[in-house]
Amino acid sequence: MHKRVLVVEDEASIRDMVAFALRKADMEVIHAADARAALSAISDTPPDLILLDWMLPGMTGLELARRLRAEERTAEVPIIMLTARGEEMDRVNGLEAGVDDYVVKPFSTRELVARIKAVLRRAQADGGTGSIESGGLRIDGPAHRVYAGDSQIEIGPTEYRLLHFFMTHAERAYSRAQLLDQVWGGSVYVEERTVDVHVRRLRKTLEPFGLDGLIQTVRGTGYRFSASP
Amino acid sequence: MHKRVLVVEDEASIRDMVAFALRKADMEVIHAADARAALSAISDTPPDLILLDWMLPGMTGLELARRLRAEERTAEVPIIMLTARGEEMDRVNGLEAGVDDYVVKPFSTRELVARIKAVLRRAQADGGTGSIESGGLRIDGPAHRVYAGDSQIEIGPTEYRLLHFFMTHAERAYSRAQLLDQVWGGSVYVEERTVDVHVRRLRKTLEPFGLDGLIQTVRGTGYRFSASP
DNA sequence: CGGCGCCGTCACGGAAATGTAACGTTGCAA
DNA sequence: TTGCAACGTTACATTTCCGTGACGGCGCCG
Repeated sequence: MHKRVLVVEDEASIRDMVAFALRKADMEVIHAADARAALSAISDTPPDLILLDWMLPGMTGLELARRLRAEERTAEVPIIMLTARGEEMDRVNGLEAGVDDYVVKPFSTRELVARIKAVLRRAQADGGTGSIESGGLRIDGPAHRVYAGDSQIEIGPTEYRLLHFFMTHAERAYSRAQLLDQVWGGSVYVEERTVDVHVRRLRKTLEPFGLDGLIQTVRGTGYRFSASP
Repeated sequence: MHKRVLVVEDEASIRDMVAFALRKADMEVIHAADARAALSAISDTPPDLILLDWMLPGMTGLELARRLRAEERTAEVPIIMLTARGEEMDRVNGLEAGVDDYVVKPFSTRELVARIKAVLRRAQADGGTGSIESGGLRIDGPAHRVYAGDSQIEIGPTEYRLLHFFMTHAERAYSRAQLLDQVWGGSVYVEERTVDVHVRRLRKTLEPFGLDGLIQTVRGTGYRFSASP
């Protein structure tokens, strides 16, 4: 249940306060001071939630929200807006742009964390992750099930997360450190070789279904999921 | 696939936002600012779904829901309640009155549309009888009864709500927190492990009827209702 | 008031899952 | 070919997670 939150906020004091609160709530925080930084931070891996200041240098938060909604990768990422009291804003416009919630400054960190958790839970409840298919494998996110053709595959929690990450990031090699970050969560201390073991377990559970070679070793780098050998 | 939705809401801004979102999702929207307007709007032709604000001038949404359920013409029309955060509402009473789902304000239009579609899909699936059948189990919503074949199953209130939620959300894994949200209501604090105990009790009452494996454990995540193992 | 049903919590035990070390194997470079 | 580093594989101790029975509390109705 380790979540990544992108905080788009130009005021350093608020940013630090928010970051402190979120880290205490076991979330990973990424910063961006303006819209451009936000977009480039997202281009790598989309976060689980975006905390967006209403007033930003260059581009308003609303404008950024619209752009995020327009892009495939970020269309489903929940957005929470931060607005200063008195800033007259058109709530309807915001909600039409797909903003999930508002928090009015000044706010207590307790309230902010509570709202974030509520939104994350709701986002997860709605389809969140649909179903993905690749290389003869199908993974049903909502049902939390994995299929090879018609037969279901029994799989452990970590193997499930690992496979899910691989399938949503196919055709690309990841280092062990990156996999630990993405699959285990950034704040755990685990030996890198542990990844090898889980890759091995995943390969072994897929093997009886004739699914070999899906997870490929990239020597000196890490692993890659690919439907083509 | 063109559905008519009646929106009963006195606040103009929310009404407009909802109307905008629903029209974009290819639905027809009818307005009503209070309970009386709602009743007269319905007397013409009942809609496919009713979106009901909790707080209305004159009559509470819950009261209106009960009256709608009492009338033959509207007894089968699905109802979704809108409640503001902090408005103390008794989710249990709502469910007894036949409310199909709750959405807490502020909500995102994406979330609202998703929930509406889900409820419509379910309503269509049960053929308008208000009863759901799955995995050899049948649950009669209006009568609050559960059957395995011809024999009725005695079941407690919480177990009933839990089973009802599971059957209306089959083939999907839910965390304990989500189940507490949906079945117990968001405003109560109970331990997550309590869910385990009720799942256990539910399994035990279903077992004598040969209904094993319907409620499945998803390790590290929660539970899932499914007719297939 | 006393019995009954239902509910939430706790504690115990077992099973699954996890991380790590140790050893075997492969591939690359000198 | 040799040597070394990277990777595969296995076994094992530990931790986490879940099933289960029991207990006390609360409300309700006789």
